[in-house]
Amino acid sequence: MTGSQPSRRGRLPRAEREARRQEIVDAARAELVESGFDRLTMAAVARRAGASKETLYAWFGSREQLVAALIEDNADASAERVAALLEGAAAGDPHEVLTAYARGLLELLCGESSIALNRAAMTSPELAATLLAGGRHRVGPLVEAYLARASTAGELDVPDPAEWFRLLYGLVVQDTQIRVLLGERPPSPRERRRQADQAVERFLALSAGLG
Amino acid sequence: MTGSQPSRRGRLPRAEREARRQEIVDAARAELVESGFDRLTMAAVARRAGASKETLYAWFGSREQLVAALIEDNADASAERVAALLEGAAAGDPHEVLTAYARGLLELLCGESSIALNRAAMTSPELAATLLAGGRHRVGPLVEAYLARASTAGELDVPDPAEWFRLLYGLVVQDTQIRVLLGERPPSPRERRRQADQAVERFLALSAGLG
DNA sequence: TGACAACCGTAACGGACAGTACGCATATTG
DNA sequence: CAATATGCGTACTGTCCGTTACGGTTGTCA
Repeated sequence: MTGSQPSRRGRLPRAEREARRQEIVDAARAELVESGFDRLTMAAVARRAGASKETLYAWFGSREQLVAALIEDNADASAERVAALLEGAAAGDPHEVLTAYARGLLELLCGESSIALNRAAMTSPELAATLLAGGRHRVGPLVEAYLARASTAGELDVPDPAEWFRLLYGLVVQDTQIRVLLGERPPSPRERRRQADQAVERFLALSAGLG
Repeated sequence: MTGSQPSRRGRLPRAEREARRQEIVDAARAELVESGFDRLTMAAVARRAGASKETLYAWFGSREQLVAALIEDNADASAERVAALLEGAAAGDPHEVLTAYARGLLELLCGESSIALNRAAMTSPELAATLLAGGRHRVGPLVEAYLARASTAGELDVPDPAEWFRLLYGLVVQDTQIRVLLGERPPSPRERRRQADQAVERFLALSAGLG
């Protein structure tokens, strides 16, 4: 899969460097998913990526920084998806927008990459800070801003966007995240959709029924 | 603190063996909280407990089994508290019972022991299984049974106890657990109480308002 | 085309630490 | 008071792995 038409030796053409970097990141992510952070070895990543350890250190600095790069890579992807959803559909029906967000959140948290990266982050304060900065602390405000907008537009009634974002999170995720982090099988896609949809129903019911 | 009036050498009196074991477990927990699982060394535990590494291996078998013993120790304590609360106060007002449970849950999850043990469990399938067996899979049914009892007694209206337990969990915990596991400062006791109480209000509102 | 730079493969260095072995000290047991 | 079973302290062994170093190769760039 990882394109190797040229013989991967010698200096890299400028145009390929970006793609090469992504190949290495992907290899590292695959190793992390398979082995977990504490069993992740630089040798295994190098072998899988068809790279040398020296290149890994030249590009990423250290084992921990390599994993930090993985985290940022993942965070960028998911934050952009959320931003596109919430900003693009600013005029959409909150019920639909929130449902789409809730489904995506549950999807994300049940993905093997998120699981592996969250586990890894818990073993190192630096990685944890990186994950929070790229995840929760970046996506949270987007959702809060959306809730605030929908609220002033009269489509919703949430007095405190920050608090209601946390409520939404709890309704959607429940104990799913901690359970999958502890190794339980994630709910099926069907189950996930049901869980997300029901969470939004409850969220809107609470929003409507109680100041 | 760790009682050392006798000079801790030679064969142990039978009566002291139990207490000695607890001392070692406590020392291990303290080390785990300070250093985390991957930096937890048997030498450090031995030093802190005033024991020898050989004794650690004789009593617990391996590093991983030592941590498993910690997990079981913690799980026993918390499961007994929940059982006492729910069985003892079977006739109490559900509002009060659930509030007490919710406060205790949040308290537990924010405690440094729980945080350290949950982090540790995520690095090893065996430890994770131990934690789930002693925690979630032991306490969950207790709460579900309580909800079922309260429901048949007409004090509550929860058609599916298992699902409503998960809902309660989500309302109480929200994103608190994942954030403290990632190193954020836990909410203050005041904040925790407010969060727990509000969760119960919402739980009861949903229970009353929606089949 | 001729430096030069970056990359791969392999090997070597060094530290950390789980687990084991051993000698001495102390309590139990008879 | 022997004889024995533990338990402490220390030193040792083996292994794993992050990190660095080196030689050979292939592409870029002037």
